[in-house]
Amino acid sequence: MTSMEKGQIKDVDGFNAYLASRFDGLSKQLKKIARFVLDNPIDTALDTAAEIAGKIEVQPSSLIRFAQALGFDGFSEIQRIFRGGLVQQLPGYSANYSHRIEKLKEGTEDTASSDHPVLNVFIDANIDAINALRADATEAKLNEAVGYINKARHVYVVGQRRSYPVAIYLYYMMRNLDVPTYLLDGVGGLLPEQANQIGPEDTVIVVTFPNYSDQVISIAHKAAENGAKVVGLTDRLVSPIVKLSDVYFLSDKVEVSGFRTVAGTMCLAQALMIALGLDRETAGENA
Amino acid sequence: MTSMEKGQIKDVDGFNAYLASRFDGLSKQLKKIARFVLDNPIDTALDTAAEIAGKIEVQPSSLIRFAQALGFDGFSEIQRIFRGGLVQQLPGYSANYSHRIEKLKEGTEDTASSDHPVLNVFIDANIDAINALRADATEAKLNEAVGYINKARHVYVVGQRRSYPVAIYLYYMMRNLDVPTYLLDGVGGLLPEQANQIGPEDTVIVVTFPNYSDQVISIAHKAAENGAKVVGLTDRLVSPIVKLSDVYFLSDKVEVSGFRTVAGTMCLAQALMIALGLDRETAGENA
DNA sequence: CTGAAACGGGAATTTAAATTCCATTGAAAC
DNA sequence: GTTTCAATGGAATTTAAATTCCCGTTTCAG
Repeated sequence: MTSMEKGQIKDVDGFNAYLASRFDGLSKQLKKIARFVLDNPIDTALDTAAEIAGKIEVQPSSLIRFAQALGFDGFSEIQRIFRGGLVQQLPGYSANYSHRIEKLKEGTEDTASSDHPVLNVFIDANIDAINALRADATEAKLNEAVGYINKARHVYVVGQRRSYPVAIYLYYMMRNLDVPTYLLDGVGGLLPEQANQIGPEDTVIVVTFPNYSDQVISIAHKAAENGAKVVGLTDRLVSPIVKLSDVYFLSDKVEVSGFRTVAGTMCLAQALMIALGLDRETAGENA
Repeated sequence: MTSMEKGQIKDVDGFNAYLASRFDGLSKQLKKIARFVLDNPIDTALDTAAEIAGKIEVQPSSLIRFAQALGFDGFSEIQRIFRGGLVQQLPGYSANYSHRIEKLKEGTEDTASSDHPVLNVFIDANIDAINALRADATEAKLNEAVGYINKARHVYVVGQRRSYPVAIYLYYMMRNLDVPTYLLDGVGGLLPEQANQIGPEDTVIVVTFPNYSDQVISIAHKAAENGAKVVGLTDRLVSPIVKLSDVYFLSDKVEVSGFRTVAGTMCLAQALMIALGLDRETAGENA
C-alpha cells in the first residue's frame, strides 16, 4: 500500500486508494478537501471548481494545489476520473430497492453479485425499525424522559446481554453531559446489591428485550416500589416493564431469520441523548 | 394546440415531452440534433458542446441554434436539465440527506420550531448511514472477515468510548456462537497488557471512530506487526486503521449537530454476525 | 524572540468553452 | 435562369472557468 503511484489510477476506487495512501502527508486544508472529495463523489464530478470550493469553504486555488500535491496537472484531471466513475454507475438504475425486494422473493436476484441478499433484507428491516421511531419517539415523550433525567439526584442505567451495548452507550453519553450516572453492569454478580440504593429522588433507565432478563425486571420492580422514576426502552406493549415505567419507548420489534434488529434502539438512545443535550444547551443559554 | 410551454420544464422527462411536441417544426439538421439528445442523455449531460457537436457531426453553433429554437437562452441551459436528471438516477441519491444536514449545521433550519427537526434529520442521517452499507459491506468482504474469525485460535475485540458498545455487542454475539473471543475492555487501564498475547494465529476486530483512540490504534499496530489478521470497523478511508487492516468496513461518516450516527456501525456489526451465523449453520450441515 | 519555510487568500492571467456574427450554400418561387 | 430567404459552416467574440502568481499570515526550529 505504501508504494502507490499516480500512474495506475484509472477509476474512482483507484484514486481513493491513492488519496488515502497520500493523506497523511497533506496539510490541514488539503485534508479538508480530501475528505470532501472522498465523501462527495457526485459533487466532485459535476460541479465547477468554484462551486466545490464554495461548499468546502476554501479558495478555488486550493483545489488546484490539492490536485498538484497529488501529482496531477490540475483539478480538472481529477474531475475527469470522477465523471468517468459516475457514468459507470449509471446503466443499472437500481436506485429504488423495493423492486429488489420483489426480485429477492422471486429468487431472480443474482446471489453471486456484489451484495448479499440477506444483508439487504436486514438493512431494510433496520430502516423500518428506525422509521418507526418517528411515530413513537414523540417530542412530548422525549421531553418527559429528559425531565426525569434532569431532576434526578442520580440516574441509573441497566441492561443485560443484548441490551447491554445500549446501556453502555447511554452511560457514556450521560457522563459526557455531566449527568450523575451509574451503570448497573452486574460485574461480579452484584446486580441486586448495586440497585439497593435507588430511591425516590432517582431515575432509572431500563433497557430490556426478549427474553427479558429476570434480574433487570426485578430491578425495575424495586425502583418503582421505592418511588424512583422509570424510563423504559423495550420492544412492545406486553413487555414486563411497560407497566412499571413512567414513560416508555418501543423499538426493534422486527426480527429477520432469528436476528433481532438493534439499530432502532441505538438510534432511539441517541435521540434521547440529543434531546437531553439540546435541553441543557438551551438551559445554559438562559442562565 | 401545443399547450406545452417552456416554463414548466424542470426534469428530463418534461424536456423530452416538450421536444417531441416541437419536433415537427424543426429543420432537418435540428431534427438530427434532437434525435441525438433524446437517445444520448448521458452524453448530452456530461460532454462539452464541442464534443457533442463532433459526435453528431454538426457545428457547435448549431447546438445553440437548437436550444434557441426551443426557447432556451443557450445550450448550457439544456445541459443543466440533463445533469440534474443524471444525479437523480444515481444509486443512493434518494437516500441522501446531506443537504438537510448542511442546512441544520448552518442554522438555517429552524431548531426551535414545533416539531423536533433535529430528531427527524437525525433519523434521516441514520437511514442514510445504513443504506450506505449496501455498497460497502459486500458479500466478498463479509466472507473474508468471517474466514479470519473462523480460522483464528482466539478472536480479540477492541473498541473504546463511543465504539465500546459495538465491541461489547460483537463480543456477546461471538460468545453465543461459540467463537473463542476476548474483549479488550481496558478495565483497570490494562489495555496494553491485555493485547500482549496477540499472535499470528489470532484475529483482532478493531472498532474506532474519531477521535481515534491512540490506545486502540497502537493495539492494531501491534496486532498487524505480530502477524494477526485485523478486521477494521471505522468511518473512512483516511482512518488510521485502514492501512493496518486485512479487511475493513466503513460506516457512520455522518454527524448531525455534534452527534455522530451509530446505527450504521451497529447494523454492520450485526450483518457480520449474521454472515458468521449463516456460515456456521452451513458448515454444521455438512459435518 | 527571530528568521525561514510552508501555507493559504485572493487578484491577475491564461485557457477553454459557449455564443454570436457573417459569409456562403442550397432550396423554393417566380 | 434569377431572385429570395432560411439554413448552415466556420471564424470571431464574449463569457466563464481554470490556473498561476504574488503577498500576507501562520507555524515551527533554533
